[in-house]
Amino acid sequence: MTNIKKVSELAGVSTATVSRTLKMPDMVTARTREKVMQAVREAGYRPSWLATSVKTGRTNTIVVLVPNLVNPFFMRIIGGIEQAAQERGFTVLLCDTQGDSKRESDYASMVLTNRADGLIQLDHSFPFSDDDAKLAETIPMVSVCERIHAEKKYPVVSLDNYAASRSLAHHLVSYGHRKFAVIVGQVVSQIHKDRLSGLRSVLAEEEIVFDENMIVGESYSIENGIEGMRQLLEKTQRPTAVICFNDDIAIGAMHEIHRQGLKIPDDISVVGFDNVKVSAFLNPPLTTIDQPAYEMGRRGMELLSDLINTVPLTRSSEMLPFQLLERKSSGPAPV
Amino acid sequence: MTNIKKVSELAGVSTATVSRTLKMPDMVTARTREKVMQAVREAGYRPSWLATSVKTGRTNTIVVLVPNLVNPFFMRIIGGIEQAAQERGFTVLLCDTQGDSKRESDYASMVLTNRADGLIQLDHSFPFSDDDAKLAETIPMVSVCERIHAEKKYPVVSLDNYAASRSLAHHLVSYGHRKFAVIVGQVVSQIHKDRLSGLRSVLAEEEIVFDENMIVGESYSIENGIEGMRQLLEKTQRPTAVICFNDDIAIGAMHEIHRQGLKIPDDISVVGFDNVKVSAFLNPPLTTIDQPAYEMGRRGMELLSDLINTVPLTRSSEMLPFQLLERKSSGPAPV
DNA sequence: TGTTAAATTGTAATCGATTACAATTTGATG
DNA sequence: CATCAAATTGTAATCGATTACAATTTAACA
Repeated sequence: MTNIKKVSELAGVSTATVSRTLKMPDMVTARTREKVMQAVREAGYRPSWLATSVKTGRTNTIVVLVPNLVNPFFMRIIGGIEQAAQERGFTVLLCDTQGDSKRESDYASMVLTNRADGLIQLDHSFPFSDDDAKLAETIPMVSVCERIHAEKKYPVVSLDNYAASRSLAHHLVSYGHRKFAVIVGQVVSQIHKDRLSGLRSVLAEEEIVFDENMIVGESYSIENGIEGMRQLLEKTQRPTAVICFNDDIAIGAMHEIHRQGLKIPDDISVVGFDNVKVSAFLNPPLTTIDQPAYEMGRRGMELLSDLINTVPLTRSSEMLPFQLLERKSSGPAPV
Repeated sequence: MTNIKKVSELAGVSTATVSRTLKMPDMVTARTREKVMQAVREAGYRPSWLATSVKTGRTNTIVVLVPNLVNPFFMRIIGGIEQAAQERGFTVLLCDTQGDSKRESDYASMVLTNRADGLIQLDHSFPFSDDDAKLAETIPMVSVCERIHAEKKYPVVSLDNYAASRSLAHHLVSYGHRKFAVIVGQVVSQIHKDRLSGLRSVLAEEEIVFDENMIVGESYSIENGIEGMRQLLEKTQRPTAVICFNDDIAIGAMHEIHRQGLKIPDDISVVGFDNVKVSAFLNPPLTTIDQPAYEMGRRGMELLSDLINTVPLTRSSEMLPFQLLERKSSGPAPV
């Protein structure tokens, strides 16, 4: 391994001069700079990131906890994080937690072991134990999407799920729908509560009765969409409008509707959340809520960077705007 | 920060004893072990990963270069890599190169700066320059999928693209198709060549004339599928069977076919490669080649681990088996 | 040319661990 | 109880950088 000592000998200077040449070139004469750079090239020298980090106490790395890397929605967020990270000289360490809480604390503790400077949480389960809660207070941390605990000790960048849900409900009500159903994802979460109460508020205003049995589902997956739709279609009173809590669920729901020989949107309207790429190219294209995922990621990274550099934060939580994309999977209620 | 010194003082022993207690507990008496562990708990001490790594010269981290994190096919590979990595005590650093060659060398050079121990390449563009080629020879590196250079200096885990392509062609020929078209992805690659020659070989055997103008496309994206299909449908002689070089392209192609009011598979059969999750839930479900992505990732990580630990490799290259999944997007040729 | 301040370079401590080697303690044995 | 080997613990060097401080060189000015 070529280290700084070897280079310093090659150039006939001290290690300090080599270090300075590379980190603050203005501090050395043009002549020595030449000599050193020549030696660096000759030896093919690259400073050890490890050694630099151990000395400076900064890794310029941040950890992102992702519940599911396969979900393209999270990937859009991560795209935003990476962009902002790159601009600020941070490297992103992606950690797929698979919803496994042990993995989550393992990865989260990387910040404690000097492996990363901060943490972005896309899930909503960490911190789940008291130990973790203590941990969360001592490390720079930002949540993008939501967090479950009421007393937020760290900044949160999220969507206005309540308003987004109302927007979808209004859209469907305006098409004359009165028989609603919902296929939900993970139940224990703020997202879940906000979206449900958004829907309920619109239905109450419109004086539409909502059958609580029309809430089914338990995870953000295609399979859950299929199973949820199957359950809904078994009911005596078939719904005419189904709100899916993400696009994967909607894809599954649409698949099951087609399988049973029904038509979208003629028989049933289906809407989703997230606007993943493929949703625009389904048959029919899916009506959904476009979340500003990229922007959320960007903003989350900006906040985290400020936290790490102990820049005082102006606001601790932010809500970004959404957009209702009306496509062909929703239409007039059947007569 | 609580460091080993503080703990050693708390426990009334030397730093060496603390280190030994944590790394080789058998070397210390039960009594001192107790004392030290108590102090560790009390101080909430965690050894600095940075310091440990700089001393041992091992980071137990590997870098994975991914052309596009949003593609679920790559994510399946990464799932396999992560599994094998975890079993061997490695952490995976995911790098989305976006096809940007500068980013690629940047990330690749992490291995040179003691930031990672090895590299897995999912793309086929690195190493592209001579500098990189030299780099590739000095660091532990494995390619999962393919590499472009002929003289392979490192192990490759891939699919038998030639055979897979033949399998699709046979499937379509058996349905009576004689007018073929192809929508390709990235052109400059071994994958491209192998798949094309696989198709050609079957058509030659079956004495079917292949019109070279029926090859369109330039990238592995939904948009490219749409545009490619648009071009194909403009031709005077419409194809009855379209082979897409990945499922994203197929999704775009199907979307365009539907948009023009044609039916799948009645008018045109569409097939893909990869078997991404959503392909089974499209309308109609997509006939495709299932690549053992997870297994490819696993195997790649196993090979890399052996390289890093300088275990002699038994084989340098491996081809894993594929499976043709016949679904509803392909059927008898129209009469 | 001599004096002094500024710019450049070198020496050595430091970051937080690990580990070779030395020192000490323990325990077995006669 | 003395002796010696084995087990345990401590001291200090080390990994590869950075940086405070000291030493030296350069430049400016009288």
